[in-house]
Amino acid sequence: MSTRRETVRQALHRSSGFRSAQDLYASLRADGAKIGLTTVYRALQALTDAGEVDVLMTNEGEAVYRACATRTHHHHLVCRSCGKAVEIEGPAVEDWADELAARHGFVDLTHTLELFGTCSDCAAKARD
Amino acid sequence: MSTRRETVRQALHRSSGFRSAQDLYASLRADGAKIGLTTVYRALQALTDAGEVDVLMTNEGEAVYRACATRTHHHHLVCRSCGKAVEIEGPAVEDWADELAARHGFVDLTHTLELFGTCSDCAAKARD
DNA sequence: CTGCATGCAAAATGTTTGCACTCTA
DNA sequence: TAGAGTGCAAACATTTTGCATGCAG
Repeated sequence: MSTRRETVRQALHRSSGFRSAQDLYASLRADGAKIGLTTVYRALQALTDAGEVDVLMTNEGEAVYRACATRTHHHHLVCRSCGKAVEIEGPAVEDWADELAARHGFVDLTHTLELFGTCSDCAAKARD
Repeated sequence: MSTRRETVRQALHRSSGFRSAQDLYASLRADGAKIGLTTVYRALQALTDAGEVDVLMTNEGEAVYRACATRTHHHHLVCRSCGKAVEIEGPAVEDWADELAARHGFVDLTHTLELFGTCSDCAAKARD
């Protein structure tokens, strides 16, 4: 069942970085897959609901998705050139955030933290 | 000159939290201001370019703006209920991020970090 | 007078939804 | 056959842009 949805899941797992729905759709089509943009969105929504992928918004307002290795809370170090992402743990940051929020009387805390840079591969290419 | 643009700037400075362009536009109109949505967007764009306001994307893909007290790099502790925001400094986080990125071979690092919670006022109201 | 500021309407973008159709279990 | 999965087209929301008008210096 759900062959198209499975296709999306696999495409995402095959990628090492964050991908936008549009981008994912384009590459699936380029690979000859018979799939509609709607289905890509719905598949990504389902995967997100299932907690199987992480989502974040780019500064351009586009949602990007990534199949993550761990289900636990974590952050990413993302290459702004090729999109490759490394999962990172930041216990120190979580503690710092909790302490800080408590000091200001805020409760029920959540946070977003993403690091962006240029990975060694892309930095090397840029030196051409 | 530029009376409308100034209106937007002041409205933003009057607010203690992040506001969306649409939201800002609506409240300006509600206050009787004769201003167009386009102008609000253009004013916010100009203020952003000038480094006078901070911008961030909500999880819904909407851009929200805030006039910040400091021009230096900082983060926010935002009330997800009323939007009120407290500016915070996180030198420890910056250092941690730099060290981590270097370890993974990433250069030219930037990051996003925002804390969301419920402020004491809103938490109190929620107990009604 | 000259040029930036303004605003309306239309375009562009990313995402969601209505609805009919098609598989699959 | 029943129900989920799929996809096209249209709806939506936010933001940007084209273009004509208006105001300030």
